[in-house]
Amino acid sequence: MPCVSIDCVIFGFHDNQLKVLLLKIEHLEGWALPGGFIYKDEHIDDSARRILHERTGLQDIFLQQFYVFGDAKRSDENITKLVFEKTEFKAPENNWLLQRFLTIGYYALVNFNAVHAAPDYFSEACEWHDINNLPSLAMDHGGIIQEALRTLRTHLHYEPVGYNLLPEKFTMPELQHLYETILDEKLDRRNFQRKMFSYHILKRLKDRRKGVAHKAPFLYSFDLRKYHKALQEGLQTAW
Amino acid sequence: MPCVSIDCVIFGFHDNQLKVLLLKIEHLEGWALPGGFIYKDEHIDDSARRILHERTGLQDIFLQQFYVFGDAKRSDENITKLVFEKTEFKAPENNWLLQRFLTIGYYALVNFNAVHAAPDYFSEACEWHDINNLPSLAMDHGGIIQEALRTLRTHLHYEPVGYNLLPEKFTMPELQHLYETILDEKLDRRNFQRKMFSYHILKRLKDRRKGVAHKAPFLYSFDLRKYHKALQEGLQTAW
DNA sequence: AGGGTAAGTGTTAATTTGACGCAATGCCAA
DNA sequence: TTGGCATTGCGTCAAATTAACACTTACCCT
Repeated sequence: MPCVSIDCVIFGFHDNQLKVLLLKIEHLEGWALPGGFIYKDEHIDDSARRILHERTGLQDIFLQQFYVFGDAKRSDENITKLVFEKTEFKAPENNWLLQRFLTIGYYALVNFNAVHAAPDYFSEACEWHDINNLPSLAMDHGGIIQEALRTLRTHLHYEPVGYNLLPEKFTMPELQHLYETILDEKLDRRNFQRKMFSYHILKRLKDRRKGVAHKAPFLYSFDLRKYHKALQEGLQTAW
Repeated sequence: MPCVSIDCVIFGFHDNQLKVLLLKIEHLEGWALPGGFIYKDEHIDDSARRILHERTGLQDIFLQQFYVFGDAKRSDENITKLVFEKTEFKAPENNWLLQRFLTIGYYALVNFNAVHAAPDYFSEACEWHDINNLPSLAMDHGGIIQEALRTLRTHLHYEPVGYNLLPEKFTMPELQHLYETILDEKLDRRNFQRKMFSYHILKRLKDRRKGVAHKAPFLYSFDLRKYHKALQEGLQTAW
């Protein structure tokens, strides 16, 4: 489907830092978000899932639409031209489509270690970048990332989505560091734990994280069944 | 811009009921949301504002993008055909565009009494309908309305956007009824008032609502300056 | 004028949140 | 091998917020 694209802000967590997966487009300045187009018979959520799978090799990832970027001047003609040259899409005679592009923003939360980053057809590199140390970005992709981060922060206040960024087993301090990084603020260790427990979505495992300095912390994993149940009943405090 | 439309869920409040403005499309079954297309050099928010202005005569309304509906099968071919027949847009030879349409959902909060409902080019009627008593709706417009309502409810928990639905002057019980209608739950009169006051966005006026049965309630209006200031600093309770 | 009803204001208990203490654990260095 | 030290697990208490409810005042209606 022409004139509309999908861009994915793929968040990962590594070395206590929040990362975003970016592509380096050939012959052009700046990095770009993984993106793509909507196939003819595809639900847009499936398009986003497909793009995500192509770049990361992952399936069944947490993925959420968050905003449509529709400034008339947001497109970069060079990039648009490149896209039309390299794909099956054909610009009509009136070159309507060259002039502007909407993009639907999705954000995804992935397990950093499980990702196999792969460049796409237009790009020469596909790499993680620290959210606090982003390279120069093409078009409005910097703004899209900021908006995704803002959305993620908000969602984190209502739904404990953060663990999607962690491996299956993790410790409470690791989970807390993740939250602190996303929210960019220090949290009290004990109150954090109490709050997390109150959701009843964590399973404490029998084993602990070993080989680490100091007292060995418990390992946890998520109780997905309880998580979905809790979400349905609503976590957020109502009026 | 073809292949993408904008649909507006315009909420109004009247007779203690939440209303939605709907259009009756000529020669077709069911009612539809006011919608339209994006002009060439127009920011999509401006497109939504334009559509809203055309249907209601209003300007400077509270308006918010909330979701993109992108199911591959959501379009109704009859309606799409009608649109192409009646507008300047031309379907390309491959009739790509006849096959599916994305729509960007916006919701708007308007002062019911200020609206002058006007049908558009395709429709024979433009009327308010009770949210709890909707007529048969075209395509997925029923789902769009439900999603808009869900979004409105969520937003109401964070930002006191409700007053956008009321006239400039209103009483506390009126405001409370509005909230009760949107959230579909009973609220305690005294706690509601305290909470509202705590936002410091209301100005109590000197006069009261007169001619009404029982004790005359105070009139209030919004202190827009303080409202925007409060929003910037964030109303929601952080972690 | 008095009854009925809704509005304005205040009080109190329950719950949630924020700030912090202390003992237990497990490296590491002496 | 043992004591120091940083970190984890668990708990406490006060402050703030929320929920539940009582009482007085005002205005229409009969």
